[in-house]
Amino acid sequence: MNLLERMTERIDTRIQKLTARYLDEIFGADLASDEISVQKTRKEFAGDRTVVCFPLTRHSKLAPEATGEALGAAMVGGTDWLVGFNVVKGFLNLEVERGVWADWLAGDAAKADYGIAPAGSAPQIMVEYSSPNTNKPLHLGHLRNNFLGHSVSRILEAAGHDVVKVQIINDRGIHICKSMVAWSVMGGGETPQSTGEKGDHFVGRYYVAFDKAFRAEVAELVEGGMPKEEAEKLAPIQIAAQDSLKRWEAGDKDTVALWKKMNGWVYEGFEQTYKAMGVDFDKLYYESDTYLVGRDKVLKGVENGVFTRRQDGSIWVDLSDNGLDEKLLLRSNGTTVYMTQDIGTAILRFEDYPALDRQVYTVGNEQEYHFKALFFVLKKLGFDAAGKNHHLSYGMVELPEGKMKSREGKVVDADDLMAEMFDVAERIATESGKLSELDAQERQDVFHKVGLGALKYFLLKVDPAKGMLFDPKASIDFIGNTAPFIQFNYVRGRSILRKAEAEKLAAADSATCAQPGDDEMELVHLLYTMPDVISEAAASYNPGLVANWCYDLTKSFSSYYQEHQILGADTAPERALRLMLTARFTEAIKKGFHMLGIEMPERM
RNA sequence: GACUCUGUAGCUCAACUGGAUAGAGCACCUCACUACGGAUGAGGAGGUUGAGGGUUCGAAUCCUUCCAGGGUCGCCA
Repeated sequence: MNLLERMTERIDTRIQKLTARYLDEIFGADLASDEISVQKTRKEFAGDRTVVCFPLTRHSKLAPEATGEALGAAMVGGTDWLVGFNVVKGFLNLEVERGVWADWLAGDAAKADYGIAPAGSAPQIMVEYSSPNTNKPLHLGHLRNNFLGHSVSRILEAAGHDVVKVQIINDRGIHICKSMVAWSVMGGGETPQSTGEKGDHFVGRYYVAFDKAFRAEVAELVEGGMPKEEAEKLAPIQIAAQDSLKRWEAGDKDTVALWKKMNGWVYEGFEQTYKAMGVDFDKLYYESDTYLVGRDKVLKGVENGVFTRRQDGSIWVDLSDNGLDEKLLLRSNGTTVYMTQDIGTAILRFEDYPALDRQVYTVGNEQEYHFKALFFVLKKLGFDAAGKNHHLSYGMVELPEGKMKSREGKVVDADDLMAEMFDVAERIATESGKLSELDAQERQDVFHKVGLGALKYFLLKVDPAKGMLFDPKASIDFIGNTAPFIQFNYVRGRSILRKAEAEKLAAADSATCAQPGDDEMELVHLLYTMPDVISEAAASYNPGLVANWCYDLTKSFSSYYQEHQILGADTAPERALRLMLTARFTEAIKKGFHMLGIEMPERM
């Protein structure tokens, strides 16, 4: 192995290759090196990396222990960088020479882009998230959605993908018409400016007002002897909303003007919320622009015989070959449904971005069936070569009182929750008294990073596939497995590094620093796994893997920090090593948090 | 009813995708330290991984049957 290889090739890869080579030399087994399972040695055993021998016995024709012994002896004998081995059951534990780790710490691991794949080294991916309706403010469910989509985008970027962040804004339909009707009838000309309300909350208030009026009317009709179902159809305000939608579709000038005005208020409000959340988008799609495209494609599909038109004029797709049933694509009255606009949006996107390799939809798991159907329909239309579309499905955020439903009013508002987080951060930070040298603006910045970080981390550390419980009173903590704990350790590390720099004590290179000892190795191993964590998180669209890795790494650093003086090390080489570890830790954790969309404060 | 996801410590979550004695945090108990930033560290207690059966060197993970919960099931989005 030449020096260049030694510097750049991952240690696990080297071990795999070496195992494959000796497997061939000793047992005559021809095995691809990536078929060999190498993992971190558990801390109760001696060694650094472990080769699992059970699967190799098929080739060696020996017991797992004997296989491990033979391979271990050959591998250690055949290299200068493996210095020892032991076999426990069928696990071959290999000890890597500490100098190799020291080289790695000062070399590969020290590069600014360590763990990060070069931009554009992987195909272009579009990630959709947020995608709100424009009739009410964002709530807790949107927070999980936005944080998830944004973080997955960052992770995919780190894995080398060119990522396009988008959302589809559901700006038309009966929901916004309801707010419009309520405002026309009851608004008396007031505006967000006149009431000082945030635009999305303002419009949301009229949506609630509509619902209240609607219920009252239905109750009155039922009182008069009408069946409930009929009453819900005939309530005057409901009819007004339907009329409003019809006029909108017909392009009625006044209706469209009102629609634009009210959506504009909502967008101003959303803008603020997105800014507070720290998420952004590269391109926005509006349902009002895409639903007609979808209708066109559906009608063309009928011409091409992909879809069928029924007697009543409605259009359907038959997905029974795919294990689903028939789905409606266009109503008998010619109006579009949810599916129709999604077809249009998807096709538009592939046209807008010809190089697009994949689309990821961040949408709750209650829509799994919908996306399954959508992807099959796109396939029928020729827009889904295997795996071009992926539904990043996530579980509901539940409240202690039960599942939250916006209609029942049991919602945790996104703006309120974030504001509350900032307040808690402010209270705790003020108690600690570490921010006295910062000015007011800088302090606000810290509260924001810590409060928002705590919230994001709480929502992101859980596997997206799982539903999660959110207790507003008890959920968010600043100690334990939380963002503030991780940020706090970052700040401690940075503080030391600043001091070291001031005293010109920064770690130089592997030649001037001590080799890592047993106490350092856990931290080294965790740092070493970063690239694997990123690629796994990217492959499974799971920020939770990054979050938990950040926590493990931090816990290890925190423990090390407690037991060892870094600046006060006994010898200069020892201090250089500790400083180097501290530097690697702060760099790694900052990158990890960047992937979660969480910023690091320098003080807190 | 059909399909689908989920079920791990009192609570909230992990477990490198089939690997070694299932790990953390919170809460509870004990301890450490002028502390390079205490939003700390070390330890204890807490488990039949919903239940049964199967597959194999090896199962929380795969198959199967139950049980419990969430979600979805043609003109809502």
